[in-house]
Amino acid sequence: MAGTIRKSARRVTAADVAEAAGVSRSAVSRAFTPGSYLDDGKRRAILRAAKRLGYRPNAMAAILQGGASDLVAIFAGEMPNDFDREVAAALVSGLNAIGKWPLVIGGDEATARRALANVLRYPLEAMILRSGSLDEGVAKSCAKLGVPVISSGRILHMPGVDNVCCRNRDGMADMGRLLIEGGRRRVAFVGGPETFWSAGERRLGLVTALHAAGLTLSADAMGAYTVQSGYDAAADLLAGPPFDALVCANDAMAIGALSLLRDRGIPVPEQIAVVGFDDIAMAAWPAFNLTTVRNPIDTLVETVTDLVQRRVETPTKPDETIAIDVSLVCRGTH
Amino acid sequence: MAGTIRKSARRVTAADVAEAAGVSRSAVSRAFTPGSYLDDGKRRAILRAAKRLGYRPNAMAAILQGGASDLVAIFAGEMPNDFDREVAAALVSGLNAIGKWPLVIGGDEATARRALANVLRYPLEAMILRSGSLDEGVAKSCAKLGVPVISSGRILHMPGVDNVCCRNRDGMADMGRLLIEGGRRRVAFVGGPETFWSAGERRLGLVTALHAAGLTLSADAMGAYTVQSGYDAAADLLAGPPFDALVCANDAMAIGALSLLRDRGIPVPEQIAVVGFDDIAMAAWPAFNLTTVRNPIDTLVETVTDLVQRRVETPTKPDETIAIDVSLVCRGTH
DNA sequence: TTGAAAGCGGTACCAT
DNA sequence: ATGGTACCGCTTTCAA
Repeated sequence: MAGTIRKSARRVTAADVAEAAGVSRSAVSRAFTPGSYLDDGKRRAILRAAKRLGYRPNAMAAILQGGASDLVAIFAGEMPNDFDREVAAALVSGLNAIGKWPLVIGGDEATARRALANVLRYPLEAMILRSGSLDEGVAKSCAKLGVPVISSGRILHMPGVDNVCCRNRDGMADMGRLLIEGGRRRVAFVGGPETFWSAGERRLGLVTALHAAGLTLSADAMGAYTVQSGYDAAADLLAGPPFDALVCANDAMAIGALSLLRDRGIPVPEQIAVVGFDDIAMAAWPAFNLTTVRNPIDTLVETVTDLVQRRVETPTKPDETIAIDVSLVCRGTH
Repeated sequence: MAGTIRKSARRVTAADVAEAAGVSRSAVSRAFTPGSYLDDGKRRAILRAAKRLGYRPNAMAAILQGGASDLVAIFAGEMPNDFDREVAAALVSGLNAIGKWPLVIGGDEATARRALANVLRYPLEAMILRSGSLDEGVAKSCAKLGVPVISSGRILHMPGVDNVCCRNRDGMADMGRLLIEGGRRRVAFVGGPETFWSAGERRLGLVTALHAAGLTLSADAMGAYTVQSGYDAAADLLAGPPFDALVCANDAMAIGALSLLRDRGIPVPEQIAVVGFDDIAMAAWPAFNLTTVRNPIDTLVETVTDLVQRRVETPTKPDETIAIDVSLVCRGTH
């Protein structure tokens, strides 16, 4: 029987509902527009017919016609560690909560670059940047199209870009002072490549605190913000001159370093202090009990979503750079 | 000067490009359509003008007119543990790689439910389910709209739904046998609430293996797939009759349980074996060295993206249920 | 090879 | 309060 196998059934349109309810298409549109003139009984009848037919207004037509797209892109990068993935997940929930639908772009550079070109064909209300290396290029493409950008992991000095960023330098400077007060004098650092902006900022904060105490960095290693890279970096550093504190640019690497020191039987924090940055959930686990700097994801998400809303409301509002306060979390590894 | 402050500049359209290049709108459209009749010089001129003006075809209009939306929704649920977030991140990358743009829905039930109704106004090519509790309802809504569903964490017996799911029962049965061969006789289990489908399946697999050896489950605790819940569940179980193996429905809980046993000074695996499921990155860390069942994310993503492509190509293709093989990963906790 | 014109499915502005 | 109609920006006939 024809009809039982619906070959990719045509979407139900307002015209279908109008016919079924015996009204005009205009009335159907009004039924779905709160606060529009429409007889209450008629509205109910339309809504009933719509429900029965399974009608949903086609967002494409509504947007094309001039409506809000409610579409926000998140340029998420590779998300190599749990902090990045937690942020992405929280950003998604936060955007959903304010009625915005995130189009997420992730993966390696080549994939993300190709994806960007395609995603920019959709009318985005904002682009949220969380990637490392590609951010400037993405921001430039967005600027050309008038898509507002919110950079949330590094500060981008470009017109049309709002910035949300935690106080990387302050946090690491506080951490440096804590270590110095604790008697540490030979401090090693595990950072990241040039493209990891936050690593550079955090390093700077640490160096500032050291300088103020008449000290310099004892050693400098490069990681990749993953647990494994922290493990490897610690091994490299151990092969060099001795140190009594190991500051890692993020918690993942600190946990990797911690694992290596344990494997080698080096007591933490007695011989070497190990500290991180972010305060991921794992940092609090008894197995690690990591001293770190709390980088609050909930505040980040609130700030970003607020910025999205205000930017959408007032496209011409001046660009903002909002700093998020961090705080020391003293646990057992310093 | 007027023009310096562009009040939310109007998007450049094909008509603008046509005018700039001195051709018709049709020609502009053709210039962006591979394999269409158009003078080569003219095409280059159009492309040049487009680039100069910063033109991108508006996806809304193209889709409305009948083109592919390339939009796929991921109903991701709360993503309470790292495995869920890793899967979501991998799914995003995988979809990007095949030229599909994922609209992600996440967060708590109320938020997700509201989000769903809105996101369904977009013409989705597929809906990927990863949530726990809301899956049936979502699938029903999708069916009504003719949106194909791919369930990737539980098996949904509904028309129009493709299923991808790891062999939960087989994996846990293998694990059960491993423990029995290792001499364990009093096996406790930490599962999840009713809505965690995989917990029930994994429990069933374990029970089957135990029965085959003439054993039954010694104790049954309920977790929530988070590390903390594993920690708490282990504490509860320890208050009851003794056991020599603790099987957790996922790695996060196993790691939590492991932490508690360590806190209590109970030797693992000498006194109690602890095992999990999923083989998250953390399971391999020296700090945990967890015996578990490998649940391969890359295979899952490949299977899902393949299913998306084939479903889009042939909307009428028969529904499929694809099982993903799992394998024991023997480390140090059994 | 090219341009004109008809839709896609909504919304909003008309009169009525 | 209601129905008719123009239009959003694109793709795709159709005729030239």
